[in-house]
Amino acid sequence: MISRNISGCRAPQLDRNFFLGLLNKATCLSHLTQTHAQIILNGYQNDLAAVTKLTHKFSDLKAMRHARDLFLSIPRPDLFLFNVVIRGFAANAAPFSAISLYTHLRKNTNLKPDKFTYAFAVSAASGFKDEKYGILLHAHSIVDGLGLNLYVGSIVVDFYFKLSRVELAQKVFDGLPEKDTVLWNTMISGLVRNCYYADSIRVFGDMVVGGMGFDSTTLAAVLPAVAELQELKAGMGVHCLALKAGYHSDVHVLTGLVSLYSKCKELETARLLFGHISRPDLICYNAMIAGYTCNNETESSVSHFKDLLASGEKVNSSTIVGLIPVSSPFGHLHLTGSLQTFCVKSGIVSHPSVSTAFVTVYCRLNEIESARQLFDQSKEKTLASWNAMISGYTQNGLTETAISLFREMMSEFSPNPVTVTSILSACAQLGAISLGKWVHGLIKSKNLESNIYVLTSLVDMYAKCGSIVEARKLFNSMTEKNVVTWNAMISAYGLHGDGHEALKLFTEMLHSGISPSAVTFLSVLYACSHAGLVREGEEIFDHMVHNHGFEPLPEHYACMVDILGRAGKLEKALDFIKELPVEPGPPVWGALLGACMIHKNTELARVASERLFELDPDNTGYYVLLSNVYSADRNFPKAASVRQVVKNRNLAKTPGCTLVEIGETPHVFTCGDRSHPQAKAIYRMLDKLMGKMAEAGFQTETVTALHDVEEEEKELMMKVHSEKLAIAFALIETAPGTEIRIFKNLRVCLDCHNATKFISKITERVIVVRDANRFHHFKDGVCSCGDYW
DNA sequence: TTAGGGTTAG
Repeated sequence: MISRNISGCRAPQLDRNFFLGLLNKATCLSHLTQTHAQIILNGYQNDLAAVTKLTHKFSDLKAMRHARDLFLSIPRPDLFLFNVVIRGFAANAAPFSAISLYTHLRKNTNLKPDKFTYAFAVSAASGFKDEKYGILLHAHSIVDGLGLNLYVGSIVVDFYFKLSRVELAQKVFDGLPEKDTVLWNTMISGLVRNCYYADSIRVFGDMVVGGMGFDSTTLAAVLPAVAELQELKAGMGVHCLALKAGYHSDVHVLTGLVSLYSKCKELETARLLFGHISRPDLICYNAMIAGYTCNNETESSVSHFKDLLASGEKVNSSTIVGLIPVSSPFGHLHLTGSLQTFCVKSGIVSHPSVSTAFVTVYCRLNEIESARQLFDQSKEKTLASWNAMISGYTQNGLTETAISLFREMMSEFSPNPVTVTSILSACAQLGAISLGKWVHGLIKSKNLESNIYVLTSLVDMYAKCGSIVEARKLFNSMTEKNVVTWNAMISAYGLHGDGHEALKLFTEMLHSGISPSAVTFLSVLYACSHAGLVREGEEIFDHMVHNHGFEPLPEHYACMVDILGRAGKLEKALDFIKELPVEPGPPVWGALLGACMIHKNTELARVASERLFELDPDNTGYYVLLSNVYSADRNFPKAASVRQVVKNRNLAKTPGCTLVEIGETPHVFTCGDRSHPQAKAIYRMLDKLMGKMAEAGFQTETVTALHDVEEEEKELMMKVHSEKLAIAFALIETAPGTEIRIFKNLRVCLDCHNATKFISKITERVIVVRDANRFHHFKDGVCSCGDYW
């Protein structure tokens, strides 16, 4: 075959192998197009081997248009060429073209797809949000007898992981008769990417114990999981395996180890390992910088950052994120500001993960408006950005804003486990059970039910919304429970005043082999305090210090004061405070003040509050508590004068409000609220109730008791509290005999507590009240708390 | 076909 060059002269025909060799060497697009031209000139444009190699090269250089045109120029492409082009589309983010070509191959040719066709087509299908294409391809591969092929199987497993269909990935993995290291590695990394850390470690264990050879990829894949769970012992095991198998100098493994030891607070080891990396790349540096930051050694992280900049090495968004003091923001406001300036100047602030980290810091510093501003300004919002803002609101108590932002997010993103746990936390804070149930439905439809965070939040939400039975049912159904899961269930019983059940569960937890945390003891102690279990509380405290070697935190001391104080042992509580090895802080004195309110001890209340006003002068809660102590002692003028201090000093009070759900609609009432459309009927109902209550012997403060109180303050104190309004409204709106559930954001006052007892008797209703502290179940004029609130 | 660093949660 003779070809002509452009001038029309005969060109000497070159050997096709010469071009094939030339193609192998082509490294850039211009080089490749030149070779392409020469191939045409020499008449090899229909040579399948040359065209296939060219197509392959074009797709490697992201020139899919050239690759496609070449493919179309061949009248009868073979399977290999089809595969090359499908692979090219898959690798160049053109899933639709890849799948179309696959469909064309099936429908319009006699060619039979092989394992490569399926592997490339399935990997293309992971580019679609819709999982149906991949599932269909998987089915086709089974029909074609390739369902059990190791190569196809590995790609299918990876596909299901990319779409977060963890259970399907697991099923395919289990069904493959032959498994190699790559497949096991795919399984481990897929689980890690989907936050199934404990499972990935388990699979790694199965792999090693089962005698399957592992490589450096295996170790590098499992290390982030171990680091995330801060499983230092398991991490050291992985480190030993790396040493034994000779992977201890592998840069991926070493970086993973640096990160692991940093997260486990073993900074020295991390530093040592980092020093052993001969030429650390940017990722190693980033791991080390983040390691210093999370161990609160910001000076070292900043100096490493400066070294990087001085060396001329480019930094990236991960470097910055690792520098932002997310875990210990307080005291690092200046650093945060400087970093933000750097990021704005360099333009790196537009990177979604950077702005997300800043949003998080500002939320933790309670600078919620700055956070929102940053969030609004960020052009490219990821799911993590939304999650950071939503959880920022819930953690700052702005639950309703969190929920409305969540609704906004839903039109753009599908929620992940982080989103739903944040929203469930908002529901739990609000007592919004209808929304909580709706989120539960959403969790089922999104297949998020196997996530331990999600399930624990559901247990917490049901318990805090009053459905302890539902919470326990879920808890029992969980196959995997960690310390936080147990803590949630134990504090649920504490919240409901069931101290004995909490203690029983605590014993069960110890038997199950889960080590208790400081929070566990706090939950058990709270349960004891709410149930009046003084002896048990003292035993647990002793157990914690002597058997478990925990150094009590200020919260533990406060809890002990609470236990003694609520039980009326006020003097003993004061002695306990005096003997503390540390200076008692506001929580300890606050607990004593709370106990003084229950037992109407104004003298000791004065002592406690004097300390509190010194230690935490801007906290209005303590003024309110002291005022309530005086009110409980019917000393209204004194109560009013304490409230006046708050007003004179212009301190912000948290307004009290009560929520009640009728059907699925929440209704919120504030003190003296007349804004509700049915306000008239509500006040009529209250008048009727007050009459009946008076007949039954209920005493409320009279106007004469308030004669020394200033007019404005008097009006406020006479106003009807939101609890009573919510109960009256529920009585109007629900059928006789229906249980009433209300949620108060602050602690219920003595007057409302007594009134609710009377109302439950008069109306023959069960009334469940959740306040900032716990649940009260009122029935037949008695409260489950035994007035022990 | 698989791998290392960072941000979001109970």
